[in-house]
Amino acid sequence: MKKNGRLNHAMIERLMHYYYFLSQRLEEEDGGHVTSAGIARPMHMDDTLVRKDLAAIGVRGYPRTGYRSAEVLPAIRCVLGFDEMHRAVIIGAGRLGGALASYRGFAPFGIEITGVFDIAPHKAGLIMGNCQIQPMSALARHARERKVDMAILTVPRGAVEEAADAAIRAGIRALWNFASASLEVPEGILVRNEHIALGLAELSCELARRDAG
Amino acid sequence: MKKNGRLNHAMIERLMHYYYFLSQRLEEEDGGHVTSAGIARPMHMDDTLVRKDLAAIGVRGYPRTGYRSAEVLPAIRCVLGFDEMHRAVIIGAGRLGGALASYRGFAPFGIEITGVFDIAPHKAGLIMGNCQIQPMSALARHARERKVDMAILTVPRGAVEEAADAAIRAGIRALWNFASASLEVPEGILVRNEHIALGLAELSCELARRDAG
DNA sequence: TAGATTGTTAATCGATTAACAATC
DNA sequence: TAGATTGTTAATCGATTAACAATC
Repeated sequence: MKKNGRLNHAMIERLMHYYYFLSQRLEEEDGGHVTSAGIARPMHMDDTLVRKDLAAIGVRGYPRTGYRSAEVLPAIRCVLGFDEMHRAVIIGAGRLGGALASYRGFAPFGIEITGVFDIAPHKAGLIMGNCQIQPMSALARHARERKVDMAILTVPRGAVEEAADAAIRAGIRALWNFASASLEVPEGILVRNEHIALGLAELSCELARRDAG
Repeated sequence: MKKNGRLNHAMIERLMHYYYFLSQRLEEEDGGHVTSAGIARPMHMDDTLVRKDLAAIGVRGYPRTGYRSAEVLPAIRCVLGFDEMHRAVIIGAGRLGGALASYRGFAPFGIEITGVFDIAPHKAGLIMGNCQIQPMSALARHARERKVDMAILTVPRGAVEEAADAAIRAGIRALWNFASASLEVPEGILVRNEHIALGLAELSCELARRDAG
Protein backbone atom coordinates (compact mmCIF):
# COMPACT_ATOMS: atom_id res chain seq x y z
CA MET A 1 0.00 0.00 0.00
CA LYS A 2 2.21 2.80 -1.23
CA LYS A 3 1.74 6.24 0.21
CA ASN A 4 2.26 9.57 -1.49
CA GLY A 5 3.04 8.27 -4.93
CA ARG A 6 2.75 11.80 -6.27
CA LEU A 7 -0.87 12.51 -5.49
CA ASN A 8 -2.07 15.69 -7.07
CA HIS A 9 -4.90 17.82 -5.87
CA ALA A 10 -7.45 16.66 -8.44
CA MET A 11 -6.75 13.06 -7.63
CA ILE A 12 -7.15 13.68 -3.92
CA GLU A 13 -10.54 15.22 -4.59
CA ARG A 14 -11.56 12.21 -6.61
CA LEU A 15 -10.38 9.79 -3.93
CA MET A 16 -12.45 11.73 -1.40
CA HIS A 17 -15.48 11.37 -3.59
CA TYR A 18 -14.96 7.64 -4.02
CA TYR A 19 -14.61 7.32 -0.28
CA TYR A 20 -17.70 9.36 0.37
CA PHE A 21 -19.67 7.48 -2.24
CA LEU A 22 -18.57 4.04 -1.07
CA SER A 23 -19.20 4.66 2.61
CA GLN A 24 -22.73 5.83 1.82
CA ARG A 25 -23.29 2.85 -0.42
CA LEU A 26 -21.99 0.49 2.24
CA GLU A 27 -24.69 1.65 4.64
CA GLU A 28 -27.50 1.00 2.21
CA GLU A 29 -26.79 -1.94 -0.06
CA ASP A 30 -24.82 -4.90 1.11
CA GLY A 31 -21.41 -3.49 0.22
CA GLY A 32 -19.44 -6.37 -1.21
CA HIS A 33 -18.19 -5.54 -4.67
CA VAL A 34 -18.17 -2.48 -6.88
CA THR A 35 -17.01 -2.21 -10.45
CA SER A 36 -15.10 0.81 -11.69
CA ALA A 37 -18.11 1.70 -13.80
CA GLY A 38 -20.32 1.39 -10.71
CA ILE A 39 -18.27 4.14 -9.11
CA ALA A 40 -17.72 6.20 -12.22
CA ARG A 41 -21.23 6.33 -13.68
CA PRO A 42 -23.03 7.98 -10.72
CA MET A 43 -20.39 10.69 -10.55
CA HIS A 44 -20.36 11.18 -14.30
CA MET A 45 -16.80 10.28 -14.97
CA ASP A 46 -14.84 7.77 -17.03
CA ASP A 47 -14.32 4.34 -15.52
CA THR A 48 -10.74 4.14 -16.76
CA LEU A 49 -9.88 7.02 -14.49
CA VAL A 50 -11.32 5.23 -11.47
CA ARG A 51 -9.24 2.16 -12.23
CA LYS A 52 -6.15 4.29 -12.63
CA ASP A 53 -6.71 6.07 -9.36
CA LEU A 54 -7.29 2.85 -7.48
CA ALA A 55 -4.24 1.24 -9.07
CA ALA A 56 -2.22 4.29 -8.06
CA ILE A 57 -3.00 3.77 -4.40
CA GLY A 58 -2.27 0.08 -4.63
CA VAL A 59 -5.76 -1.39 -4.62
CA ARG A 60 -6.24 -4.42 -6.82
CA GLY A 61 -9.47 -5.27 -8.58
CA TYR A 62 -10.75 -8.69 -9.59
CA PRO A 63 -11.53 -9.23 -13.26
CA ARG A 64 -15.19 -9.99 -13.76
CA THR A 65 -16.20 -8.99 -10.21
CA GLY A 66 -14.69 -5.58 -9.63
CA TYR A 67 -13.25 -4.18 -6.39
CA ARG A 68 -14.06 -5.12 -2.81
CA SER A 69 -15.38 -2.12 -0.87
CA ALA A 70 -13.78 -3.53 2.24
CA GLU A 71 -10.38 -3.22 0.57
CA VAL A 72 -10.94 0.10 -1.14
CA LEU A 73 -12.16 2.08 1.84
CA PRO A 74 -9.24 1.39 4.19
CA ALA A 75 -6.78 2.01 1.36
CA ILE A 76 -8.24 5.44 0.73
CA ARG A 77 -8.37 6.17 4.46
CA CYS A 78 -4.71 5.31 4.70
CA VAL A 79 -3.60 7.35 1.72
CA LEU A 80 -5.64 10.40 2.64
CA GLY A 81 -4.54 10.22 6.26
CA PHE A 82 -7.96 9.74 7.81
CA ASP A 83 -6.51 7.29 10.29
CA GLU A 84 -4.34 9.89 11.91
CA MET A 85 -6.82 11.77 14.07
CA HIS A 86 -6.90 15.52 13.61
CA ARG A 87 -8.50 17.96 16.00
CA ALA A 88 -10.11 21.28 15.14
CA VAL A 89 -11.52 24.24 17.03
CA ILE A 90 -14.19 26.65 15.89
CA ILE A 91 -13.51 30.34 16.33
CA GLY A 92 -16.64 32.46 16.14
CA ALA A 93 -19.75 31.14 17.86
CA GLY A 94 -22.29 32.57 15.44
CA ARG A 95 -24.91 30.75 13.45
CA LEU A 96 -22.50 29.14 11.04
CA GLY A 97 -20.12 28.19 13.83
CA GLY A 98 -23.03 26.59 15.61
CA ALA A 99 -24.07 24.64 12.56
CA LEU A 100 -20.56 23.29 12.07
CA ALA A 101 -20.13 22.52 15.77
CA SER A 102 -23.22 20.32 15.63
CA TYR A 103 -22.31 18.70 12.34
CA ARG A 104 -21.87 14.94 12.66
CA GLY A 105 -20.14 14.31 9.37
CA PHE A 106 -16.52 15.03 10.30
CA ALA A 107 -15.82 11.84 12.25
CA PRO A 108 -15.47 9.50 9.25
CA PHE A 109 -12.63 11.70 8.01
CA GLY A 110 -10.75 11.39 11.29
CA ILE A 111 -11.66 14.87 12.46
CA GLU A 112 -12.90 15.88 15.89
CA ILE A 113 -14.15 19.30 16.99
CA THR A 114 -12.69 19.86 20.43
CA GLY A 115 -13.71 23.41 21.29
CA VAL A 116 -15.61 26.55 20.34
CA PHE A 117 -14.20 30.00 21.04
CA ASP A 118 -15.67 33.48 20.84
CA ILE A 119 -14.49 36.95 21.61
CA ALA A 120 -17.79 37.99 23.23
CA PRO A 121 -17.55 37.43 26.99
CA HIS A 122 -21.28 36.93 27.44
CA LYS A 123 -21.26 33.87 25.20
CA ALA A 124 -18.73 32.01 27.35
CA GLY A 125 -20.29 28.99 28.98
CA LEU A 126 -23.10 28.50 26.49
CA ILE A 127 -23.28 25.08 24.87
CA MET A 128 -22.67 24.67 21.14
CA GLY A 129 -22.60 21.19 19.68
CA ASN A 130 -20.76 19.12 22.25
CA CYS A 131 -18.70 22.05 23.49
CA GLN A 132 -18.96 24.87 25.94
CA ILE A 133 -18.07 28.21 24.39
CA GLN A 134 -14.78 29.51 25.75
CA PRO A 135 -13.17 32.95 25.67
CA MET A 136 -10.35 33.57 23.23
CA SER A 137 -7.90 33.76 26.10
CA ALA A 138 -8.36 30.03 26.63
CA LEU A 139 -7.45 29.13 23.07
CA ALA A 140 -3.67 28.76 23.30
CA ARG A 141 -3.78 26.46 26.28
CA HIS A 142 -6.60 24.36 24.86
CA ALA A 143 -4.84 24.00 21.52
CA ARG A 144 -1.62 22.78 23.08
CA GLU A 145 -3.25 20.44 25.57
CA ARG A 146 -5.53 18.83 23.01
CA LYS A 147 -3.00 18.92 20.19
CA VAL A 148 -5.36 20.90 17.96
CA ASP A 149 -4.01 21.47 14.48
CA MET A 150 -6.90 23.07 12.61
CA ALA A 151 -9.10 26.10 13.22
CA ILE A 152 -12.44 26.81 11.58
CA LEU A 153 -12.91 30.55 11.31
CA THR A 154 -16.56 31.57 11.38
CA VAL A 155 -16.08 35.14 12.53
CA PRO A 156 -17.26 38.28 10.70
CA ARG A 157 -15.04 39.52 7.91
CA GLY A 158 -13.46 42.28 9.96
CA ALA A 159 -12.37 39.92 12.71
CA VAL A 160 -10.77 37.23 10.63
CA GLU A 161 -7.20 38.50 10.61
CA GLU A 162 -7.20 38.70 14.36
CA ALA A 163 -8.75 35.27 14.76
CA ALA A 164 -6.22 33.79 12.38
CA ASP A 165 -3.34 35.39 14.25
CA ALA A 166 -4.59 34.00 17.54
CA ALA A 167 -4.88 30.54 16.04
CA ILE A 168 -1.40 30.67 14.57
CA ARG A 169 0.06 31.90 17.84
CA ALA A 170 -1.61 28.92 19.51
CA GLY A 171 0.37 26.63 17.23
CA ILE A 172 -2.44 25.78 14.84
CA ARG A 173 -1.18 25.03 11.35
CA ALA A 174 -4.28 24.89 9.19
CA LEU A 175 -7.15 27.34 8.82
CA TRP A 176 -10.56 26.86 7.23
CA ASN A 177 -11.78 30.35 6.59
CA PHE A 178 -15.48 31.08 6.10
CA ALA A 179 -15.22 34.86 6.38
CA SER A 180 -15.81 36.52 3.03
CA ALA A 181 -12.31 37.92 2.95
CA SER A 182 -9.35 35.98 1.64
CA LEU A 183 -6.69 35.35 4.19
CA GLU A 184 -2.99 35.75 3.63
CA VAL A 185 -0.88 33.71 6.02
CA PRO A 186 2.80 33.15 6.72
CA GLU A 187 4.77 30.40 5.03
CA GLY A 188 4.06 26.99 6.46
CA ILE A 189 0.46 27.70 7.43
CA LEU A 190 -2.23 26.03 5.36
CA VAL A 191 -5.30 28.00 4.50
CA ARG A 192 -8.52 27.20 2.71
CA ASN A 193 -10.78 30.13 1.91
CA GLU A 194 -14.28 28.81 1.60
CA HIS A 195 -16.26 31.59 -0.15
CA ILE A 196 -19.62 30.09 0.62
CA ALA A 197 -21.52 32.29 -1.82
CA LEU A 198 -19.61 30.88 -4.78
CA GLY A 199 -21.45 27.58 -4.68
CA LEU A 200 -24.78 29.24 -5.20
CA ALA A 201 -23.33 31.73 -7.64
CA GLU A 202 -22.15 28.88 -9.84
CA LEU A 203 -25.60 27.38 -9.92
CA SER A 204 -27.07 30.73 -10.74
CA CYS A 205 -24.55 31.26 -13.49
CA GLU A 206 -25.31 27.86 -14.94
CA LEU A 207 -29.01 28.75 -14.99
CA ALA A 208 -28.32 32.02 -16.75
CA ARG A 209 -26.24 30.24 -19.40
CA ARG A 210 -28.94 27.71 -19.93
CA ASP A 211 -31.52 30.42 -20.43
CA ALA A 212 -29.25 32.22 -22.87
CA GLY A 213 -29.01 28.99 -24.86
CA MET B 1 -18.71 41.96 -25.04
CA LYS B 2 -19.18 38.43 -26.29
CA LYS B 3 -21.14 35.98 -24.22
CA ASN B 4 -20.69 32.25 -23.94
CA GLY B 5 -17.59 31.91 -26.08
CA ARG B 6 -17.21 28.34 -24.88
CA LEU B 7 -16.67 28.95 -21.20
CA ASN B 8 -15.60 25.83 -19.41
CA HIS B 9 -16.13 25.10 -15.79
CA ALA B 10 -12.58 25.85 -14.65
CA MET B 11 -12.67 29.20 -16.38
CA ILE B 12 -15.99 30.09 -14.78
CA GLU B 13 -14.49 29.34 -11.38
CA ARG B 14 -11.54 31.56 -12.13
CA LEU B 15 -13.76 34.40 -13.33
CA MET B 16 -15.72 34.11 -10.09
CA HIS B 17 -12.53 34.42 -8.12
CA TYR B 18 -11.41 37.46 -10.07
CA TYR B 19 -14.79 39.02 -9.48
CA TYR B 20 -14.72 38.21 -5.81
CA PHE B 21 -11.17 39.48 -5.45
CA LEU B 22 -11.77 42.70 -7.38
CA SER B 23 -14.98 43.64 -5.59
CA GLN B 24 -13.24 43.23 -2.23
CA ARG B 25 -10.28 45.22 -3.46
CA LEU B 26 -12.54 47.96 -4.75
CA GLU B 27 -13.97 48.50 -1.28
CA GLU B 28 -10.58 48.94 0.32
CA GLU B 29 -8.08 50.56 -2.01
CA ASP B 30 -9.12 53.13 -4.53
CA GLY B 31 -10.05 50.69 -7.29
CA GLY B 32 -8.73 52.21 -10.48
CA HIS B 33 -6.34 49.87 -12.22
CA VAL B 34 -5.15 46.32 -11.70
CA THR B 35 -2.48 44.49 -13.61
CA SER B 36 -2.84 40.85 -14.53
CA ALA B 37 -0.04 40.07 -12.10
CA GLY B 38 -1.88 42.03 -9.42
CA ILE B 39 -4.76 39.63 -9.78
CA ALA B 40 -2.70 36.51 -10.36
CA ARG B 41 -0.13 36.78 -7.60
CA PRO B 42 -2.50 36.82 -4.58
CA MET B 43 -4.32 33.78 -5.89
CA HIS B 44 -1.10 31.96 -6.74
CA MET B 45 -1.61 31.62 -10.44
CA ASP B 46 0.10 32.61 -13.65
CA ASP B 47 -0.58 36.10 -14.96
CA THR B 48 -0.77 34.92 -18.57
CA LEU B 49 -3.83 32.92 -17.67
CA VAL B 50 -5.54 35.98 -16.21
CA ARG B 51 -4.88 37.93 -19.40
CA LYS B 52 -6.21 35.07 -21.48
CA ASP B 53 -9.37 34.80 -19.44
CA LEU B 54 -10.03 38.51 -19.59
CA ALA B 55 -9.36 38.60 -23.31
CA ALA B 56 -11.78 35.71 -23.73
CA ILE B 57 -14.62 37.70 -22.22
CA GLY B 58 -13.78 40.74 -24.30
CA VAL B 59 -12.09 42.95 -21.72
CA ARG B 60 -9.18 44.98 -23.02
CA GLY B 61 -6.19 45.96 -20.93
CA TYR B 62 -3.95 48.97 -21.29
CA PRO B 63 -0.25 48.36 -21.78
CA ARG B 64 1.77 49.81 -18.96
CA THR B 65 -1.29 50.46 -16.74
CA GLY B 66 -3.24 47.21 -16.67
CA TYR B 67 -6.99 46.76 -16.57
CA ARG B 68 -9.65 49.11 -15.22
CA SER B 69 -11.62 47.47 -12.41
CA ALA B 70 -14.64 49.45 -13.52
CA GLU B 71 -14.52 47.68 -16.87
CA VAL B 72 -13.60 44.24 -15.63
CA LEU B 73 -16.30 43.85 -12.99
CA PRO B 74 -19.32 44.56 -15.21
CA ALA B 75 -17.88 42.35 -17.94
CA ILE B 76 -17.63 39.43 -15.55
CA ARG B 77 -21.09 40.19 -14.15
CA CYS B 78 -22.47 40.08 -17.65
CA VAL B 79 -20.76 36.89 -18.71
CA LEU B 80 -21.59 35.03 -15.51
CA GLY B 81 -25.18 36.25 -15.55
CA PHE B 82 -25.14 38.12 -12.26
CA ASP B 83 -27.26 40.86 -13.77
CA GLU B 84 -30.20 38.56 -14.27
CA MET B 85 -31.63 38.32 -10.78
CA HIS B 86 -32.14 34.82 -9.44
CA ARG B 87 -34.26 33.93 -6.44
CA ALA B 88 -33.73 31.06 -4.02
CA VAL B 89 -35.61 29.48 -1.16
CA ILE B 90 -34.18 27.58 1.77
CA ILE B 91 -35.77 24.27 2.64
CA GLY B 92 -34.93 23.11 6.15
CA ALA B 93 -34.93 25.70 8.90
CA GLY B 94 -32.19 24.18 11.02
CA ARG B 95 -28.93 25.75 12.11
CA LEU B 96 -27.32 25.69 8.69
CA GLY B 97 -30.47 26.96 7.02
CA GLY B 98 -30.52 29.79 9.51
CA ALA B 99 -26.92 30.68 8.87
CA LEU B 100 -27.49 30.82 5.12
CA ALA B 101 -30.75 32.75 5.49
CA SER B 102 -28.87 35.46 7.37
CA TYR B 103 -25.89 35.46 5.06
CA ARG B 104 -25.39 38.82 3.39
CA GLY B 105 -22.98 37.76 0.69
CA PHE B 106 -25.38 36.52 -2.00
CA ALA B 107 -26.57 39.91 -3.25
CA PRO B 108 -23.45 40.81 -5.27
CA PHE B 109 -24.01 37.66 -7.32
CA GLY B 110 -27.55 38.65 -8.19
CA ILE B 111 -29.12 36.21 -5.76
CA GLU B 112 -31.95 36.88 -3.33
CA ILE B 113 -33.31 34.54 -0.66
CA THR B 114 -37.07 34.93 -0.79
CA GLY B 115 -38.33 32.33 1.67
CA VAL B 116 -37.57 29.67 4.24
CA PHE B 117 -39.60 26.46 4.45
CA ASP B 118 -39.75 23.66 6.98
CA ILE B 119 -41.75 20.54 7.42
CA ALA B 120 -42.18 21.04 11.19
CA PRO B 121 -45.47 22.86 11.83
CA HIS B 122 -44.31 24.43 15.07
CA LYS B 123 -41.55 26.34 13.30
CA ALA B 124 -43.95 28.15 10.97
CA GLY B 125 -44.05 31.85 11.70
CA LEU B 126 -40.62 32.07 13.32
CA ILE B 127 -38.24 34.58 11.78
CA MET B 128 -35.07 33.44 10.04
CA GLY B 129 -32.92 36.01 8.29
CA ASN B 130 -35.40 38.33 6.60
CA CYS B 131 -38.02 35.63 6.21
CA GLN B 132 -40.80 34.07 8.17
CA ILE B 133 -40.63 30.28 8.17
CA GLN B 134 -43.44 28.78 6.11
CA PRO B 135 -44.85 25.26 5.92
CA MET B 136 -43.92 23.09 2.96
CA SER B 137 -47.47 23.34 1.67
CA ALA B 138 -46.82 26.99 0.85
CA LEU B 139 -43.78 26.27 -1.30
CA ALA B 140 -45.34 25.72 -4.71
CA ARG B 141 -47.36 28.90 -4.63
CA HIS B 142 -44.49 30.98 -3.30
CA ALA B 143 -42.12 29.62 -5.93
CA ARG B 144 -44.42 30.45 -8.79
CA GLU B 145 -45.41 33.87 -7.52
CA ARG B 146 -41.87 34.97 -6.80
CA LYS B 147 -40.34 33.18 -9.81
CA VAL B 148 -37.97 31.22 -7.60
CA ASP B 149 -35.54 29.09 -9.56
CA MET B 150 -33.17 27.71 -6.93
CA ALA B 151 -33.63 25.79 -3.70
CA ILE B 152 -31.08 25.40 -0.93
CA LEU B 153 -31.61 22.06 0.78
CA THR B 154 -30.52 22.11 4.42
CA VAL B 155 -32.63 19.23 5.63
CA PRO B 156 -31.34 16.05 7.31
CA ARG B 157 -30.05 13.34 5.01
CA GLY B 158 -33.17 11.22 5.22
CA ALA B 159 -35.43 14.07 4.15
CA VAL B 160 -33.51 15.29 1.16
CA GLU B 161 -35.20 13.24 -1.56
CA GLU B 162 -38.57 14.44 -0.43
CA ALA B 163 -37.47 18.05 -0.20
CA ALA B 164 -35.94 17.87 -3.66
CA ASP B 165 -39.12 16.38 -5.11
CA ALA B 166 -41.20 19.15 -3.58
CA ALA B 167 -38.89 21.78 -5.01
CA ILE B 168 -38.95 20.23 -8.47
CA ARG B 169 -42.74 19.95 -8.40
CA ALA B 170 -42.82 23.64 -7.55
CA GLY B 171 -40.97 24.36 -10.78
CA ILE B 172 -37.56 24.96 -9.27
CA ARG B 173 -34.75 24.02 -11.64
CA ALA B 174 -31.60 24.16 -9.54
CA LEU B 175 -30.79 22.56 -6.21
CA TRP B 176 -27.96 23.28 -3.81
CA ASN B 177 -27.80 20.23 -1.61
CA PHE B 178 -26.12 20.34 1.81
CA ALA B 179 -27.43 16.99 3.04
CA SER B 180 -24.65 14.43 3.22
CA ALA B 181 -26.28 12.26 0.61
CA SER B 182 -25.76 12.76 -3.09
CA LEU B 183 -28.89 13.58 -4.96
CA GLU B 184 -29.91 12.08 -8.28
CA VAL B 185 -32.33 14.24 -10.22
CA PRO B 186 -34.23 14.05 -13.50
CA GLU B 187 -32.79 15.39 -16.74
CA GLY B 188 -32.93 19.15 -16.93
CA ILE B 189 -32.58 19.79 -13.20
CA LEU B 190 -29.29 21.22 -12.01
CA VAL B 191 -27.84 19.92 -8.80
CA ARG B 192 -24.81 20.79 -6.76
CA ASN B 193 -23.99 18.45 -3.90
CA GLU B 194 -22.03 20.42 -1.36
CA HIS B 195 -20.41 17.78 0.92
CA ILE B 196 -19.41 20.27 3.57
CA ALA B 197 -17.06 17.89 5.38
CA LEU B 198 -14.83 17.57 2.34
CA GLY B 199 -13.37 21.04 2.80
CA LEU B 200 -12.05 20.21 6.21
CA ALA B 201 -11.08 16.72 5.16
CA GLU B 202 -8.86 18.14 2.45
CA LEU B 203 -7.08 20.34 4.94
CA SER B 204 -6.65 17.41 7.26
CA CYS B 205 -5.31 15.29 4.44
CA GLU B 206 -2.85 17.99 3.47
CA LEU B 207 -1.61 18.12 7.07
CA ALA B 208 -1.18 14.37 7.16
CA ARG B 209 0.83 14.44 3.95
CA ARG B 210 3.00 17.20 5.26
CA ASP B 211 3.73 15.25 8.42
CA ALA B 212 4.56 12.17 6.39
CA GLY B 213 7.10 14.25 4.44
C1' DT C 1 13.03 57.30 -25.09
C1' DA C 2 13.03 53.45 -21.82
C1' DG C 3 10.25 50.54 -19.47
C1' DA C 4 6.29 48.13 -18.09
C1' DT C 5 2.52 45.76 -19.40
C1' DT C 6 -0.68 43.63 -22.60
C1' DG C 7 -1.90 40.24 -26.29
C1' DT C 8 -1.00 36.13 -28.73
C1' DT C 9 1.44 32.42 -30.81
C1' DA C 10 4.07 28.39 -30.07
C1' DA C 11 5.82 24.84 -26.88
C1' DT C 12 5.09 22.10 -23.03
C1' DC C 13 3.02 19.55 -19.92
C1' DG C 14 -0.22 16.66 -17.79
C1' DA C 15 -4.53 14.70 -17.46
C1' DT C 16 -8.11 12.09 -19.71
C1' DT C 17 -9.64 8.78 -22.93
C1' DA C 18 -9.32 4.98 -26.23
C1' DA C 19 -7.86 0.56 -27.23
C1' DC C 20 -6.89 -3.88 -26.16
C1' DA C 21 -4.46 -7.64 -24.01
C1' DA C 22 -4.59 -10.11 -19.52
C1' DT C 23 -7.36 -12.34 -16.22
C1' DC C 24 -10.71 -14.88 -13.80
C1' DT D 1 -15.63 -21.81 -22.85
C1' DA D 2 -17.62 -17.21 -23.32
C1' DG D 3 -17.97 -13.01 -21.27
C1' DA D 4 -17.14 -9.36 -18.23
C1' DT D 5 -14.01 -6.74 -16.05
C1' DT D 6 -9.41 -5.15 -14.80
C1' DG D 7 -4.78 -3.19 -15.90
C1' DT D 8 -1.86 -0.63 -18.81
C1' DT D 9 0.08 1.30 -22.87
C1' DA D 10 -0.48 4.53 -26.46
C1' DA D 11 -3.03 8.44 -28.45
C1' DT D 12 -5.48 12.50 -27.76
C1' DC D 13 -6.86 16.41 -25.99
C1' DG D 14 -6.83 20.60 -23.57
C1' DA D 15 -5.05 23.59 -20.34
C1' DT D 16 -1.05 26.04 -18.70
C1' DT D 17 3.23 28.24 -19.40
C1' DA D 18 7.02 30.38 -21.97
C1' DA D 19 8.47 33.61 -25.15
C1' DC D 20 8.27 37.72 -27.35
C1' DA D 21 6.38 41.24 -30.32
C1' DA D 22 3.06 45.12 -29.92
C1' DT D 23 1.68 49.02 -27.37
C1' DC D 24 1.36 53.04 -24.69
